[in-house]
Amino acid sequence: MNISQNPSPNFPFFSDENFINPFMDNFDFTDLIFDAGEGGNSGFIQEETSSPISIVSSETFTGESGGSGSGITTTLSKRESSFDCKSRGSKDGETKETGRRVAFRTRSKIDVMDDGYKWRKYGKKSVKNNTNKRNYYKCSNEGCTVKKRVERDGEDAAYVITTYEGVHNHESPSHVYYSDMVLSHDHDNWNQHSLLQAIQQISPPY
DNA sequence: CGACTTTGACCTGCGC
DNA sequence: GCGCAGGTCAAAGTCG
Repeated sequence: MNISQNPSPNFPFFSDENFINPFMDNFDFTDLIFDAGEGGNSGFIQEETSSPISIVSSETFTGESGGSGSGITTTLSKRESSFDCKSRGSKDGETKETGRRVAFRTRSKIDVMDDGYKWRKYGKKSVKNNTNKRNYYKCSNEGCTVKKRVERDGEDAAYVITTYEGVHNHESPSHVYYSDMVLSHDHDNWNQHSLLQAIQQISPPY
């Protein structure tokens, strides 16, 4: 059940061709909710909006290679705007920004996508307006404080909302491999490519 | 035996 | 100030 326990953490659809077809059948990179965080524009998608987070539909995004602000901006629901909340629960009352925050919604039968990093689950919580539980993960790499939240969309359980918070301070085991794949395979499915780009925004290449 | 998940309790911020 | 909701902790259980 737990993909993050995969001894060879990787995106299934990039790590093993045997996984590509079955997984893609279940996968639809639908919305990217992007927050550049304190570092400002990271060059991926940045739009002028009252909210620091934007949702850009993959249709527009993929059509505008490099998306320069002409994407569809959606007003976030109250629930989604909570992504911008500062970290709570700091024992010393310290308010801390953990850095970049990237959230995206995918249509997937798989709850937790293996993104190439090793995650350790530290919490599970039922949230308001969502009958499904929200799962909390931390990057299990020593010294890495990146967190991930995974929940089923309360309005459409076919969608999974994944939120990454922070920047990995280490290399993804799959990073090099993925780069090779992008160069050597002319993927028609830009959704996959877009997702990886999004994730790599919080995992700068080494 | 170590790494991981589960789950209830606890903490904190926010709105009323 | 109080209650609610979200986020985190940590002990116990599970698994390989």
